[in-house]
Amino acid sequence: MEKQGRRHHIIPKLFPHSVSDCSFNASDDGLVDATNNTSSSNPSIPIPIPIKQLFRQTKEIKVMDFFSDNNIMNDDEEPRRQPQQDCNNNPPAVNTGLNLLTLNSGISSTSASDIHQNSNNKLMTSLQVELERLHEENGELQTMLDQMTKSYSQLQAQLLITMQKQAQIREPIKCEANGMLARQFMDPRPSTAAAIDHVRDPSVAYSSGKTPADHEAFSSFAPSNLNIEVMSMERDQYQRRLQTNINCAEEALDRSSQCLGSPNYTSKSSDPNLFDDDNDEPKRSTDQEQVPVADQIPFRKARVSVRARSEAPMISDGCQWRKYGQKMAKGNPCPRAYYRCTMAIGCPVRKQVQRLAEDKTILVTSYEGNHSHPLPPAATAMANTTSAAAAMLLSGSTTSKEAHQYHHHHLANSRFFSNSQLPFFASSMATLSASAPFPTITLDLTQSPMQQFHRIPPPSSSTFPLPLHYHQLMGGLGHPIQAPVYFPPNYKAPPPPAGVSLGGQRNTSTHDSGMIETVSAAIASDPNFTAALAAAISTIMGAPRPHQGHQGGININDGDIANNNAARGVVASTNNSPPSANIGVPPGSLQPGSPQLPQSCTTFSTN
DNA sequence: CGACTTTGACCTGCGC
DNA sequence: GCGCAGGTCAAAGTCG
Repeated sequence: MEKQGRRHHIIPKLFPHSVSDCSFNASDDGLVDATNNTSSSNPSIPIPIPIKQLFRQTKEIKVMDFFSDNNIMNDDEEPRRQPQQDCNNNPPAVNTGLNLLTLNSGISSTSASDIHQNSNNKLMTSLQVELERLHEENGELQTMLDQMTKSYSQLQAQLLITMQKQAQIREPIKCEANGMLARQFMDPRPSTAAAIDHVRDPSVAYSSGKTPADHEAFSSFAPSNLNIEVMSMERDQYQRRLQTNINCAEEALDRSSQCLGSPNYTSKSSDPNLFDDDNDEPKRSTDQEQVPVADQIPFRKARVSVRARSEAPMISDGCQWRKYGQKMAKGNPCPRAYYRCTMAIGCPVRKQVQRLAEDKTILVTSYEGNHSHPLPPAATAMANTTSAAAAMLLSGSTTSKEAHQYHHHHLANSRFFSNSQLPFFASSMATLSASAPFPTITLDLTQSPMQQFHRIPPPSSSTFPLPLHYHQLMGGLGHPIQAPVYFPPNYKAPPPPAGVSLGGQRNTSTHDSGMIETVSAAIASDPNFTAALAAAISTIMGAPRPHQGHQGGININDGDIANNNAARGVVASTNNSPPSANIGVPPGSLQPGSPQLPQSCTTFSTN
């Protein structure tokens, strides 16, 4: 029921002009228009009716809900019935080509009528059979979708457990080397709960009986507590928390498998030992309760660094920043700029922006600190993505060799990745820097898809694939950027959710169809994805753009990324969208009004 | 006039 | 202790 409601509302909202902005001012309600036309005193305008019906049918195909019991009747019968009424009312004006009644109009004998009635009965019977068949098919599809969602959530939890256990195994070595480990990254929830929230992944909660609406509500709540801090902790404390995380992950996995389909189930209520009843905060373990809270607070800051190609001096990440300093860094002719978050008084979040000495088109932005205020959606998308980066860092990997083995051993052993050479979502690379003064994870958004998929990890760093949330980050970076929604060569785009299709490379090979279907279901069922998509498209479709001061954030406006990706066909674009802000604007030029759009701007093809 | 940027001075941590 | 580099402060300048 939730899916039905969302599907029917999203498309008109996302494409408000696709139907109604016709030259003849047809409204969204094609039925009313048709009725008005039939009763119109001017029968000399026969064209609008078929055209509008065509539009209406096209729209209804886009938003067709395979899981609705009512839509089959409503959507299928109404368009067919209406033309007959039109034909009867205005036979001279409307030529639908389906003048069924007039065919028999000259036959008045009883036998002819019986024959006609029999044929109608047969038609009705066949239609009913067909409807029943469609009902069954829809039910099967819904069951498949549920199973895929369940499998996705379970596998995600399994993957997390595996990664964390691996991290726990490797941790003694790494802690001796580094003495600390980054703990949390830009998690959109309170920092004290961030680690456990990696376990309490929305998808896990989803599978644990929460509805997508609950999930979205959870996601929308998240920004108010966004944290953009990478925290580190001493070895023992880290391991203590890590063990808690693993326990929670196992709990979540158990619940997801046991409680799936129980709409009343909540993880909070089922396990009072894990979370406080009031604030959903994770309860400290007995061991942790003996540790003063202050001691659990991280000790040294770490950073999330984002590399992206941009001619602009700063990327837009949804926040407002004020520059408070600039220094010439050693070994780099480009100055390093220091920014402070000004969205709230006293917000401790800071960031550094600097260009690479080797490639001045690459902008490196490093974030540090926790936001103490609500954030716009774009920043939330960023937070979700870096939270995923945090999970990867949390999983720990010290050498490229380990990372390589990790990918090819653990991931390959999971069912989810069993058919893939590398995780399909390896759309970017995250690099852990061991030499930096702070534990830093770098999200490199400058690599092309092919480079990324065939890239050999550098010997001095650890590389990670980024999960799906990464694509939200790309939307959050700035408006004109074309989000590099990369897909591997053997990736087949999923069925478009709610009338939206993903452009990209497609391969007719069915070798990985099972994995692809699973992935497709996961993508389509991911409310984060849906929310980001909706926000992006609604932004493109004419949402007002907030005016920013002359300082503000400046978008990545990189023609290279956009053009390259467009040429490869792996980055989707909105065919129906108005010209995006970067069209006709030379790379590097600033666009007033475009900075710091509150929505992510990942664009997709609506072919 | 407020918000923001610029820029030199100052502070701090770290290695030698 | 000294020097270096990173980071921050704050006064002056700029902009809308």
